Amino acid sequence: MKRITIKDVAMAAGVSTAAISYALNGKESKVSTETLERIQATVASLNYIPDFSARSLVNKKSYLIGVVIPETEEHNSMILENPFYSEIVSGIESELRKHNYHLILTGMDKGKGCFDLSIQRNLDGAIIMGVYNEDFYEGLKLLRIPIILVDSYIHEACFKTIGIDDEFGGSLATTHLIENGHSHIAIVTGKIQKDGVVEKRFFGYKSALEQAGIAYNPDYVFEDSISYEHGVTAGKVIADKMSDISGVFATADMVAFGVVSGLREAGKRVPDDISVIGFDDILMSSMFIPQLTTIRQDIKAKGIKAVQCLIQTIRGSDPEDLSEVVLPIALIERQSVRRIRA
Amino acid sequence: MKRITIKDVAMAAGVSTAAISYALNGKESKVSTETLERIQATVASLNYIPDFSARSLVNKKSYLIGVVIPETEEHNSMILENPFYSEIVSGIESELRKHNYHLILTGMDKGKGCFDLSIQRNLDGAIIMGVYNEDFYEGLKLLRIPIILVDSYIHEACFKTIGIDDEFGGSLATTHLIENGHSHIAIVTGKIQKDGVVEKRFFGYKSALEQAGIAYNPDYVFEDSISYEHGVTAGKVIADKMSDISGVFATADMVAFGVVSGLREAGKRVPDDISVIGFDDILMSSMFIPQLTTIRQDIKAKGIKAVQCLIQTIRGSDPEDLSEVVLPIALIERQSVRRIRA
DNA sequence: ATAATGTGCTTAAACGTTTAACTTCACACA
DNA sequence: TGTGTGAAGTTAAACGTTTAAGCACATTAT
Repeated sequence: MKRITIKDVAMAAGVSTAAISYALNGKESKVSTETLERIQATVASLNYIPDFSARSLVNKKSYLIGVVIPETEEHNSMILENPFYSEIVSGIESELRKHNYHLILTGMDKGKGCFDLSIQRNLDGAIIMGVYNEDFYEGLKLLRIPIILVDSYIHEACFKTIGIDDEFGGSLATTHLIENGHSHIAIVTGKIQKDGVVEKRFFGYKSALEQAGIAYNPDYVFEDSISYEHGVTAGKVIADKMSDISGVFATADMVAFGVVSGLREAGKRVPDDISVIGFDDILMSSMFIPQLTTIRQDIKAKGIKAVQCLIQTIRGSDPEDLSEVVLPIALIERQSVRRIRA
Repeated sequence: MKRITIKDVAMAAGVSTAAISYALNGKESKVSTETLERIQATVASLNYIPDFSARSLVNKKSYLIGVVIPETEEHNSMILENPFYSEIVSGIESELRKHNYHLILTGMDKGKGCFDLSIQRNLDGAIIMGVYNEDFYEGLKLLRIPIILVDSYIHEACFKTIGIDDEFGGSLATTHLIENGHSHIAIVTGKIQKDGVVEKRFFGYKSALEQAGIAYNPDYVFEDSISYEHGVTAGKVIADKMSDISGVFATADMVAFGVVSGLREAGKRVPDDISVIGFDDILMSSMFIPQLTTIRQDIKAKGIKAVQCLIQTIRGSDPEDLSEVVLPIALIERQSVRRIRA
């Protein structure tokens, strides 16, 4: 069961391997129509499929893209447990396949595994999600391959970024609560770290409050991790000891689910007793009960767009030098927010 | 910015490339302790990382595993929208990384894309989820690489399979409903196709009914796709025109979510008016409201186990020739099933 | 008639590894 | 003394491609 190589095809078609290679790689001008057809027929009949390793070795293109997802500490190394990432990877995969690239998926263990991967496999590019420390980005630079940063506020010439206006989103969510009569509004959120999306959403929350003339109250911020569990904990606390709070802004839908559950466990109903608004609009949000009012971003589109940018950069065709793509967002009103008399 | 090759290391360490290769690949016996150390130091200082393409070309091992997920027709080519697959891929990724393999993820467009992939990249093995037609499995055989079938009832010597006892699960779920006083039990399910897990779960449903002396009623089976939407549709129909039904077995949690929502839209409460039991216990099931009673399988473990089997096969160390692994399942009682007087 | 140009190929080197086969040297053994 | 053995390397071929350079021939231009 030996592999069928270009040599076999050459032999069978009665030409040199070079002719085969030219015929197969768009250099048809180097080959007569007649031989081209013969070659194509032979390729088909032998079912010849080129070896990408060999090809990659000589022309330095692997047609391999690295996709890096952060490993959350809470779920040790279960990178796709966050539905947000599943959805975006889904978009990435479909678009990559459409362009004949293959995708190597890896979690980011806080080692240099990701750099090794890039060099070992001669990645043509990478899509990086999440926020890391400075060393990491320095490492990325050394790779010297096209890189797309998803949801990052690191702006350096060598990276393209793709994201949304998180601050605007945060303010949109908060304002929606305010417009529905709420003035005591908690924010339940993951770690607020510099240059992270969560920080921006938090800024949006504060600015919306300020705009409405509502004083910012640090007691109303529940900062821990972006997780269902944190939402539950916060929800219980809010229900049990913070009776003035009537609205909650959760900076991710997963957290919002937790808040709703925590609230309910402590006897409060959503939206009857307390309103909750989320962020992201993951698939599950419209299936949840109550259906979640949230800030929608098109997660799938984000993945697709990331791939398109990346491939553009790889191809060197950088028509509109967009180094920073900002996708639109929208408020989606569903069932978890209720209007109250102010 | 040229790549650092084994030649550079050889030069710097003052030995031949062969020595480097031996030193780095466990053939230390071919090299003196002294030179070994020198080589290691040089490798470290130059930060040399081998090129897997070149390596793969000569020794025919790519350290690349293909992971194939079916594309559902409903969500065109969004392979990870099904949380079940996300979870299993998560397990696969972490275990693969632990063993220094890389993972190429691809959706199964009903072409031969998957075979091409295997040959192009010289995959060392593949993990295949889902059920396909006969041609597909014939194609797989021709690949002649170790293959693990996840959730498949195709038993051929050349494939290993890993799954659960779906029929038992189906009967477990149905019996739980029966034991809680239900006798008019609907089943909401995806396409019941030969050798698919869904078919087995359906068999389990029927046999549990039979065991309890309850007549099987074809009107009670809602067969369409494994999707939230199908669940919603079925839920509405059940609420609106099938008032004798008091319990529903959904053959996947996603479907169960839909049933609960559809029921609710039509004014029925779960579990107050109607009980619902799911299957799989995806992460979301314990977050859903009401928390879903379901048949639990350890999805993450399934992915991990699949990798372990695969790597065993690749290594040729097949201690216990387990060609068929069946993982345990369990009934998880939560909030979506209520006891009624029979 | 000669030169220039173009077409349709082939030859062979190169990409970065691994590994079988070979060399060299030191040492032990008879 | 010569022979055998083992240790510690080196040499070079091979893996399957791509591609620059070369070649033979036909056609056109001068």
